Amino acid sequence: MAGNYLMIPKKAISGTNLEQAKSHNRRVVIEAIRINGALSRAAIARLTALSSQTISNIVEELEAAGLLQPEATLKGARGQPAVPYSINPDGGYSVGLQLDHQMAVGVVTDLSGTVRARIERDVDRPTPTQAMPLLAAISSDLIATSRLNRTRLLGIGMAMPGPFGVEGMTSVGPTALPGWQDFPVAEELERLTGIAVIVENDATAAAVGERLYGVARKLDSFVYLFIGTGLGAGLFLDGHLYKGSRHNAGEIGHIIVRPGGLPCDCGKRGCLERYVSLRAAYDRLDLPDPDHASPDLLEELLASGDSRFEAWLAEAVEPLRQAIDVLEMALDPETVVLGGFMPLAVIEALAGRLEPLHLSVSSTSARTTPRVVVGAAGKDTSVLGAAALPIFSETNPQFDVLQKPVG
Amino acid sequence: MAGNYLMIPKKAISGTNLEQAKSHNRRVVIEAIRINGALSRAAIARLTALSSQTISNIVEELEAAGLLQPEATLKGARGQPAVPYSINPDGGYSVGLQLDHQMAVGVVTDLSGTVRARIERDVDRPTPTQAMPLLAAISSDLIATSRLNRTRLLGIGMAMPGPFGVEGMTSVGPTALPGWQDFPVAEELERLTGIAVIVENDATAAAVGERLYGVARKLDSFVYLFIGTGLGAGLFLDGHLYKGSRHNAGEIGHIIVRPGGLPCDCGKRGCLERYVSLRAAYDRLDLPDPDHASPDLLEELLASGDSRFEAWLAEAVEPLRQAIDVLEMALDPETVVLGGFMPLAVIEALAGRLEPLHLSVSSTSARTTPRVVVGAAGKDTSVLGAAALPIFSETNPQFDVLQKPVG
DNA sequence: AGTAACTAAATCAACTTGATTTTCTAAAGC
DNA sequence: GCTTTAGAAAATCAAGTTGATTTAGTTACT
Repeated sequence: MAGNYLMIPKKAISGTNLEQAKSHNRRVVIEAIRINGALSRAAIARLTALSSQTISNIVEELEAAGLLQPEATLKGARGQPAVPYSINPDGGYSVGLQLDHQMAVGVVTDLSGTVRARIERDVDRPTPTQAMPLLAAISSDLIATSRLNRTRLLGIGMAMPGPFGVEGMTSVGPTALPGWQDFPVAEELERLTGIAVIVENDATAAAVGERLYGVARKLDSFVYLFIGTGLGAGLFLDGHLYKGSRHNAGEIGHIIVRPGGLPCDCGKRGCLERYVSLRAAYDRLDLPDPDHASPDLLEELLASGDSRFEAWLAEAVEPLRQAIDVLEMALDPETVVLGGFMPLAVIEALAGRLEPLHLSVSSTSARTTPRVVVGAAGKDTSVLGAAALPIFSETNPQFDVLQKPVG
Repeated sequence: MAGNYLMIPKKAISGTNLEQAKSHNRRVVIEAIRINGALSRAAIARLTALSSQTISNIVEELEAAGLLQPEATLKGARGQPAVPYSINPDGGYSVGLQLDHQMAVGVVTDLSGTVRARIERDVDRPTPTQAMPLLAAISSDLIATSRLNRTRLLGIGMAMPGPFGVEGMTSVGPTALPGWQDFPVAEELERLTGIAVIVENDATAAAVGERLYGVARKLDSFVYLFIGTGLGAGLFLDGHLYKGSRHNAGEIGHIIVRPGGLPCDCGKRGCLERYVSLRAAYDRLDLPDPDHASPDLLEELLASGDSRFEAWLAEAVEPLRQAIDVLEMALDPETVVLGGFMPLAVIEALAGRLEPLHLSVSSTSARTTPRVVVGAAGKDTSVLGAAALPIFSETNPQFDVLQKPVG
């Protein structure tokens, strides 16, 4: 497995000790505040089932470390006034990178997800040799221009289209980035920048972004349906990011929704992303140069009521509905979040035509959340999600953190 | 949410402490032995990353509690001879119940999964009022006849067809059990028997069975595709059972594989279980009374080379292939396990015709496990899985155990 | 002699407990 | 209207508990 695309450590179920417990408890405190907003020590103690003394110690440490900051004392109630703590945005920074067919984008965000710097560069279906130095340059430029405290840099998160390492799928067709099969992106970028790198597909990154800062903040299980050049899903299940045994969970662009339908470069027929994706729209519009078309075009066509675009919309709705049906049935998420590179207006147009959704396990009157919502991050969802990756990885309470590293 | 079908506690991410850690570490020791077979203290220490002293203490406790038993000392190597420990089958017992359209089955198993007693009763699409006293009677008969140490009874696990609590799906159609919509099975059975009850759909139960004792013992992520009266999937992801936000994950019987295809009682057309399920086979064979047909019939027809049955087989393969494709794409599991009430010979006939499988993220040359395997438990997979549920819940290391119960 | 498994006692880190202090609101008394 | 007193909630202090780790052996084999 050496030189693999992404480092996938073989997980072993290992024991735990006080050290791991402390690390977990610190994450729990941060997560409680992230989800609920500013909280007093006493409130955190109630939420986390830890003793108030323990919370007091942890909050003190986190404040000293610059991760938490006190807010104005709350008066008006009985008893000693509570001092709420919120997350200090300047407690940490993260670099997010996004690479796709036509653009490389980089951002720096703080702990609150606010963008502190942004760089955009045009590319044209770049190979690793072309892209890696560019990505490294974007990173260092971002860090230099934003003049942040380097010791507070949590890492680099990078988003790019999947799937990873699948023969006959990673390198074939107009929705895939050619030449990246088995290229060790994370290792190479780490070598070039000297900073820890996390690589995920764009849908997974977007899901993390929505979970930290967007519409999925309070959700335990949701699916992010990412409509980009192709189409993929990011899976957040039971409070954990699910990436799959080979890091390719959610690559549903090539599920068959129309047996015997449109031929796909993967060799199958009727694949979902032949109907619902930027590429599908470009193809339907018979553009002269679909490889270099821009999503903005679709927004214009939508606004102008272009009949061919309307036809694509009408044809895309049922496959999309089917995709949502499959995801709801297979995963029973609280909600499906829609987003991607597809312009927000187009996504909203699609979402507006989805009803009536298919009958599924999501069809229950006891629902509290809508079955489908549109993501909050807009077309930058992928880079913002990428930047959220290191923050998520450093602050999210997860099973891994509670277990001793083995080996 | 009171009176809900299953108790679904609202999970809060809570803190941990030494007490939770100890509980987790004990589970880790048991799991290590379950997966790898008998292990010496030193070997467990290496596997779990815990100190040998900690393991020594835990093993001592578990032996005293009757959960572990020493094996013959291993000689022949250098150093002090190691004493391997294995799981004491008599360390605990579990009752498994299974209810479907035509049968109620109950078993008692020990910790090794061996069946110690078995009871079978005919039923005919039972309502809760009919079934609950019967299930309680089966339980008490099993406990009485097997004369096990009641203090070592871990609980009752029950498997039944899903989905649960979905209007227009739980109670409609020939593959659903009518009248169970919103009936609080677990609570009611607990009240009748005085024993803790865990209820899951049959696919989930089967998945747990295969994970504890079958072909999925060493797998971290797999999908159990359960072909019964209908069709469903049990999801074991990243070492955890994934049940979905409303307990209905894996209910893929009603995903659309043939748009505009055979009409289904759920209102959609072309649902998967109209093509791949016992009921689909019965329907294709034009049986006079499909509600009371037996899976055994299919086995006979297969053996005799019946042409109509062969036609069903041929027609079922592509939808099944598509279902596997969807599951592989969405979840990227290590393996898809096939099983259910469908006779083993028929499942093997289906499995044999699956190749070539669709191109998916599972198509990589770096695989160590086959893409599809047939489950080890045979047609009792559902009851055995049901019996495995309490054992799993008591001994599997999971995130929940490490967190303090909140509220 | 060398090596690996195991044991016992002491140590340590982090959470818990219960008492105490702080700081406020609400209500009563004058 | 002002003062006093009771009550409540938040936060802290200090001692106690728990369970993993460390250290220093001992045992039983090649």
